[in-house]
Amino acid sequence: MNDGIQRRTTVKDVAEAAGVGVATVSRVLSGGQASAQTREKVLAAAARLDYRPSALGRNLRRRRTGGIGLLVPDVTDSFYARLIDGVLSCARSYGEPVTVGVTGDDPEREAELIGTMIEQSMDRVIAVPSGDGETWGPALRAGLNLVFADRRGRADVPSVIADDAGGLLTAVEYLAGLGHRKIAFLARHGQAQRVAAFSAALSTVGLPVGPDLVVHARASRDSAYAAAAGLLQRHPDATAVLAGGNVLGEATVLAARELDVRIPRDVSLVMFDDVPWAELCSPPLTVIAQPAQDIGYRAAELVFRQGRRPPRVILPTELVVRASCGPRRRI
Amino acid sequence: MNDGIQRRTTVKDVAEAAGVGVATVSRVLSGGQASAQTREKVLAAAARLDYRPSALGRNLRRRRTGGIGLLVPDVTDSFYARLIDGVLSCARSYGEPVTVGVTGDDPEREAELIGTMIEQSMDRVIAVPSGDGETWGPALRAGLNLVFADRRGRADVPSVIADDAGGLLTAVEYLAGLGHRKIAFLARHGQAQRVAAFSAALSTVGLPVGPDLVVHARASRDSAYAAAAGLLQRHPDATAVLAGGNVLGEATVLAARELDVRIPRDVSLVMFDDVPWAELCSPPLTVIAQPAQDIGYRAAELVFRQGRRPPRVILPTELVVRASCGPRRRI
DNA sequence: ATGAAAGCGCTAACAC
DNA sequence: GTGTTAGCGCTTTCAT
Repeated sequence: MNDGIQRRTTVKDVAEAAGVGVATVSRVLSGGQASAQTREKVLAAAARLDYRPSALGRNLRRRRTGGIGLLVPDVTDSFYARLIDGVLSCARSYGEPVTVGVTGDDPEREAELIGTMIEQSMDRVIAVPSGDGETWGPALRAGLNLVFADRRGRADVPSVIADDAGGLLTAVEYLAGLGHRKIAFLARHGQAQRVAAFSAALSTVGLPVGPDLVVHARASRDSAYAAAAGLLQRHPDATAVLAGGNVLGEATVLAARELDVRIPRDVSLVMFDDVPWAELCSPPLTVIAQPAQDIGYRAAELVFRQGRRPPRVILPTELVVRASCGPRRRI
Repeated sequence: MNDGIQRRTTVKDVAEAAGVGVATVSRVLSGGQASAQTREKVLAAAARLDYRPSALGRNLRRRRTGGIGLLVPDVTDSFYARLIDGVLSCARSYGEPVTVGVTGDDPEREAELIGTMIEQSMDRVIAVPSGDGETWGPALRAGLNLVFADRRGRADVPSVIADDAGGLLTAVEYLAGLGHRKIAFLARHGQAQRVAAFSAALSTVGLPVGPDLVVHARASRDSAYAAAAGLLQRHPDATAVLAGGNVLGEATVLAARELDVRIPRDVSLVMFDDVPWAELCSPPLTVIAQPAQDIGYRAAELVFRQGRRPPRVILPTELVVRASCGPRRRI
């Protein structure tokens, strides 16, 4: 009696249709041992019934989902969008689904999402971590296969990052070569590593390291704008600013216009991350390009790899000079 | 004997620890009937053991995953990124995970992803459809709850879209008011609906409808650039171009620069979709703003809704005038 | 109000 | 080589 409710075709159905046992169906479909003849029958029956094995059943049995969880601060940020694209692209070749969550750079929200991943029995997770080491304790204890991307996070978790220190140094050298001596860094919260690299770069080129030249912002566009405006107003002596990400760069350009600060006449600007609009911007922005897509791809490769994995993969960055930097202005 | 392998805490463990049956644990945890005293015991035991119910077990039993599948052409495109953000934001309030897939606007790839969703028993799917009606046949037959976003797709599937016809009309009227009579439309493949709206708008303002003024591009940036350059070269008499999306707009600006076509002196440009960089662009771009985030959010609301749903939700667009349009140039 | 038991669809032992 | 069977962790009748 057909009660109208769709019943899913199962192994059992295929087994009956093919006149074999369920185990045989399972074997054939997962490429196990079987006689050519049996294989034929099973495949035919499966095709005839339009059989789709249920990932639910398989995963429960195997006590894990093949898929991967991906946690990023903000999908709207071009950098993370490209990173996601890289992960998706790699995951595709494994035929595995990826579940993405937005942390908003909030450790609490991140912890919440980690909980969800665990509930889902996701055993592979890639994350741009916002929380400190302890946020990730439960995840590690749950035994999931974790890889960090874009940020170092904790030392016991493999990570794929851009060589921001290298990029920073190149940029600072470039700026110093232009005569700048007061270079400000507009950083996102959680970019401690990058701030440290900035200070190091300053030292390397023999510039004084002033922590007051580092301004922090939260992940949102609003916060970025406020920080950029604050930086431009409170540090009129800074002749160059380094924006720690494309959202921060965008905010800096906007704030500069609003405050009638000319780029590059009044202040030079170098932005982290090359985005399509950097070239369209007026003036075209000099940037430290990062292989966002590749970071995602490599992270995915790592998370799929079973055996020993390198503790850290560092991908090169590149200074792309356009028109947002000029010689130090007269003061 | 501890063999080092993490065994997941299950209902059974909690039941034993609390001295009750598994059914009771399940009831308490899903807010069913239970005496205050029993509830107390169960909750305490669950907390003590740090119990996380397995979504796998629950889903298999319920024969569905609560989560939602999301299919978009390109996560890298700011419009879709914002749409995703909207979906994620709504899904978060339901505590449900969302799995995203990239179709690249390729029906074949889309069909493949639909297959994956079915295997995962995903019963809720939101998609920006690229395939024709038949691509979605299997999904519908599998009984999943489908909502289209940004594109109409087939009539039997509810959709959330922007009022692009309205936006297009406003834009065409604006351009016509500026004296333009040859307006070109740079469309993405699959934007048939939008092309039709464009023709309709032309008629409304009394301009001749020439199909030769419509140029198509694929989803990629390269294809967009080629199409934009082609348009600019092959139609030197077109004094205004309407770009059907932000990637196309970006390509148009780039191509125009390359070909030394000045905006807005030589050609006026209106771009579909407002993006952060539109304002930073030189010149700042006049755009038809679309509530991308909201489209995603509303689509998610719809897909979560159980009862009767509206067949179509149309969200308003808005013409944001900046500086990329000018009066028709002398010819 | 609570417990026992029957599966959801699948795979992996284990028999034959 | 192939079938039988026992669960994976959960919810949900059905008794009690």
